[in-house]
Amino acid sequence: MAIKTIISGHEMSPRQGEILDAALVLLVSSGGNLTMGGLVKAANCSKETLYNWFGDREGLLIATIQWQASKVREPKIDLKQIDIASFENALNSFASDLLGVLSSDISVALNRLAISHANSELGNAVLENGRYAMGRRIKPLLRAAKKKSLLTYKSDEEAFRTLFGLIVRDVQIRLLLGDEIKYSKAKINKEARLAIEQFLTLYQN
Amino acid sequence: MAIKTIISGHEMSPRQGEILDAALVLLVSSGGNLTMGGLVKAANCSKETLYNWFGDREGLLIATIQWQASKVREPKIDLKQIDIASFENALNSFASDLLGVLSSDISVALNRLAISHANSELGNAVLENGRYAMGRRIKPLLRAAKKKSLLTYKSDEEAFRTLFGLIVRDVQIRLLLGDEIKYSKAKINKEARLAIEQFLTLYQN
DNA sequence: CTTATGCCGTACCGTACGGTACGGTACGGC
DNA sequence: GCCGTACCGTACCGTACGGTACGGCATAAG
Repeated sequence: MAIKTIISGHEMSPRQGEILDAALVLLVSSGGNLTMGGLVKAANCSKETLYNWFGDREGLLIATIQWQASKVREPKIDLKQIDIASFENALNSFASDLLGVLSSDISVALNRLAISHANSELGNAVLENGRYAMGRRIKPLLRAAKKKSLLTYKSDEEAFRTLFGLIVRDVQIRLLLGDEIKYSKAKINKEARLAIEQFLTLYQN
Repeated sequence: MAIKTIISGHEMSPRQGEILDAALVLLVSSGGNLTMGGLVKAANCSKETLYNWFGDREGLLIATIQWQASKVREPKIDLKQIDIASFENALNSFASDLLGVLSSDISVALNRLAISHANSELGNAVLENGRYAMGRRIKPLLRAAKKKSLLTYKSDEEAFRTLFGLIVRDVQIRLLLGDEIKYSKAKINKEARLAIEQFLTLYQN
């Protein structure tokens, strides 16, 4: 690992990106058991390169997590002129995005990986790029809505965690444990809408 | 594995229970990496015995999951004469119990284990004794409340999943990923009460 | 006393995998 | 042409671990 850990996904060379993409594919197809030898074959690279670039296996896995995180776009909303309609819209988008990501093969594989190496830095990396990033991203929206008196709540954190619970429910843990659920776009949108409706019932002014 | 898988935790001999308890302790203390050799040392037994009784490693792990599940008591409530107070009380107990269990070392260790072996039967075993058992246990309560017009909802499943989301929120995934949260009895009760209050706001008649 | 059974302890085997070493090749700078 | 750098491919090493074999001891049945 060492210093490389700090490097964000954006600073990867094209070839490094290729390798990390191969790692993601392999991680999904192998059911989470990525081996260095397997990646060498899948990415047509040498072990020497792998170890030169990423230090060791854990460094590679962390780079893979950050690489994946660097791909998700953060949609920007104008917080200054927000009204009830655009606010609800933004919440619905957020909920759909979140459910879409959490139910994706890649997210499931990366979360499984991090969870099964709980002592290492992998868990932290996933938390930082997942749950915490979500909070940082959505709290300004909540605060803006509160300022406009669209919402009433005591603490950002509590409101966000309620929103999170209403959106995610049992979906993530079931998927992680191997429950076979099909999550179509339509189903995601339906669940997202229900979650936001309930959230607004609880917190709307 | 084979047939042993079906045996529930109750049919274990005292010595077998000792070994499974040792497996639980080892699972927690080793951070989820239970090895057969390690268990032999920890439980003062022989590998031969382990393999005779449990078939292979997976059989042992499934037996361990079922053994743990067999320990949790299921409190009984009289569904016939339920009123708003006793219903809210039952929900609060359920929520506290659930948070208490999910935040325990053993639950975290077993869920990590099952998640990191998603292709095997372990995930199923944890789902069956965890999330699904919860549903089976709480739905009669919800139905009874609905019958007494204490609650309004369309589907048992939807109502339960909302309840689940409000109670669990981000607690389980954060713990699984290694987030260091201290969950005291007081904090658990506080979060449980909030969840039930919100649930009743959404579904109470 | 004798035999069978159940279990402990240890030694052992095979393999998968992380990590290292090194020869070979392509390419850019000088 | 010559060297350095970057990378591929392969062979190799060490070890951890799942699983097997077997000898030894204790207890119970006959």
